[in-house]
Amino acid sequence: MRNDTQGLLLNISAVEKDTGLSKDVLRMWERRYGFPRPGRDDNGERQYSATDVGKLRAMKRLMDVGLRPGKIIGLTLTELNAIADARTPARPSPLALDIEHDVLAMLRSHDLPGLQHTLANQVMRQGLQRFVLDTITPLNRAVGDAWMRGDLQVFEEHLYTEQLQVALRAAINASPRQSGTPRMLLTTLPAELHGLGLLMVEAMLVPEGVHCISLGPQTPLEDIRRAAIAHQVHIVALSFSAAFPVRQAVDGLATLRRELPAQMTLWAGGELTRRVRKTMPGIMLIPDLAWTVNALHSWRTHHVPQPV
Amino acid sequence: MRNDTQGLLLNISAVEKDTGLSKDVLRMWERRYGFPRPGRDDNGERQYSATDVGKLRAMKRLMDVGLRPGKIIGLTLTELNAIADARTPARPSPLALDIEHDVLAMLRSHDLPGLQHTLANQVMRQGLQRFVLDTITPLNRAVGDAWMRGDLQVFEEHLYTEQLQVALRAAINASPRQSGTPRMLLTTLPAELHGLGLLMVEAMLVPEGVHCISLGPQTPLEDIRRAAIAHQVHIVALSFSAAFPVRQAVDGLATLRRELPAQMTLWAGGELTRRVRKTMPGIMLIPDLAWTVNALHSWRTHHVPQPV
DNA sequence: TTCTATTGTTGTCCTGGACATAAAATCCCA
DNA sequence: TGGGATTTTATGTCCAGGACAACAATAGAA
Repeated sequence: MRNDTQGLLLNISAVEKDTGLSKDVLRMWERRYGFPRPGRDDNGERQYSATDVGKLRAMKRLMDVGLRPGKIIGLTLTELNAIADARTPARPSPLALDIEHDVLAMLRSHDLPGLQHTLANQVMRQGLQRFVLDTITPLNRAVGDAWMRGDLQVFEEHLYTEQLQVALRAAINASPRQSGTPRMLLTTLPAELHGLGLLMVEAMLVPEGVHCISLGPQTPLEDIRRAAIAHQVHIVALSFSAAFPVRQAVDGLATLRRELPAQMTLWAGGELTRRVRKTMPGIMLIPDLAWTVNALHSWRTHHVPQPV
Repeated sequence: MRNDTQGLLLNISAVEKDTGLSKDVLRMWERRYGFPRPGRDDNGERQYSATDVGKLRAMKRLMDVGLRPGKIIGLTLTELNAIADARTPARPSPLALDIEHDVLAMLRSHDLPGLQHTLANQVMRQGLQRFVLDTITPLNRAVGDAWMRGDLQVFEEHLYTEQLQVALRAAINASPRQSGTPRMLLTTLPAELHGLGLLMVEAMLVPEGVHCISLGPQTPLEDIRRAAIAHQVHIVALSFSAAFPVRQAVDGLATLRRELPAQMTLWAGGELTRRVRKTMPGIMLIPDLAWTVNALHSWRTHHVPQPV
């Protein structure tokens, strides 16, 4: 623990900052589920134990990947950790572990130049695609876990994301000019803030010679349609984080599919797509980054290059 | 405006994120002062206009430098801005304006490497002390103003602070090894989070040959005493941001003065010290960074170097 | 003048209710 | 039996208004 929360009791404001769960949610859970049930000080105000806060962090982390509070609030911290572990079967390589350790240390000491240097080096060493699959993916998990253990503050996690985006963008721009086929439009729907996934997809595809046109996150549906037509893209790819409401995603995709020219392929990727049951005609779900390359190969074999 | 809040109405959550004023405070002000008085949607929930949010941001900014809400809530946005302007009489130089412009642009585009580069260059060009006085001070204000206008998000402001600390730390470490006199202990009291002021003081003094020992922010009183004695420092310097409660600062300083050996000098600096009326025996108030150097010279003339 | 007690300000927390919206379960139709 | 629409359940956010602690300002005492 870096936070000096050892035997200490936290008030509701501190718990809100620490866990990211709003005061309203904390009180609501107490009312509805009976957990957490903090003690009260002389003044009748809630005093949360470090133990409870630890469990709250673990719950938050699982909820961020789609689990619902009612399902997990009865479990012990050990059980929660077991669920989290079960969701990430692959053990990272020893090399990745080294990097993880270094990166976490640099985040804790706010050594941003060191962090940039490490990330840039690692891209060089592994190449962009392997970097995304073998380094970033476990690293993201490690950073999330560190937060859960109280080893990183919210802001430090934010710093990490930011630096990672910088590194990826630099590496993507360093790639030889992308003017190949297919042309692909990359973005997210409005309300989806998570731009990192977008960059990761781009990093996977640019080395394959794909001509990526990224609009950044939060593009209104109508603008996506217009941009797709203006750029004459072959594929429109949308990214969805786990937190995005399934219903909104499905509706948005269906609308977009209806409004896009039929010959344009529509891809949907990101954590959220693992939770989608329905098969949606004309929409390709890509729940795993590693599959993007397969999906691309498949697209290429089915689309004979057109003479310009 | 970068935020797409033009004709839009914001709900209370969005205003909280945007202004940094908690929902409770927003409701309380409405109850007590009658401002803001947002409209209601079909569901009876508050809907704030962009105009009101602008005034709220301006108020928040003034409160962060010590004004009280009751005094300013009746003023118009123009009057609030006039007060803010009046507090910073010096106009920055044309050079500083250029840098401001560049830095803001880079913050908006999240160009961290560019930002680091610019800051590092500027340190080289001006030297550490002038950098602190002529660049950082107006830059801090420019960043704060940009936030107030809605041109920067909270997170981008945070990013700025972080990068600035990185740049300062690098420049300080690059200075020739500090082993001179006086030896000075630098820190802040617990509950004071603001570490930037500390670094700025250090940056002012290291080029003067002061041997700075920084404990970072938030050191418990007893630890300050112990560290001061262990390192046999000549001066203990504490930094206080404007937001720090005056009473706590005064009490903390008095206690520390009592517990420190009499021959040790105690300095208190930072925005807060401008609001302190009381003269405190044995404690030197330094409300302006530029005065640190004077204070140092004065200390040196009054303390004949001791043979070791 | 400086210290201390009092008074006014201001923010945070509390309870408990209402309700919108997402997810899950159910139903219905081909 | 699968897909789509509809109902039910789960969950989060908002609201009102009260209480009170912490802080600042002011008045009074030494």
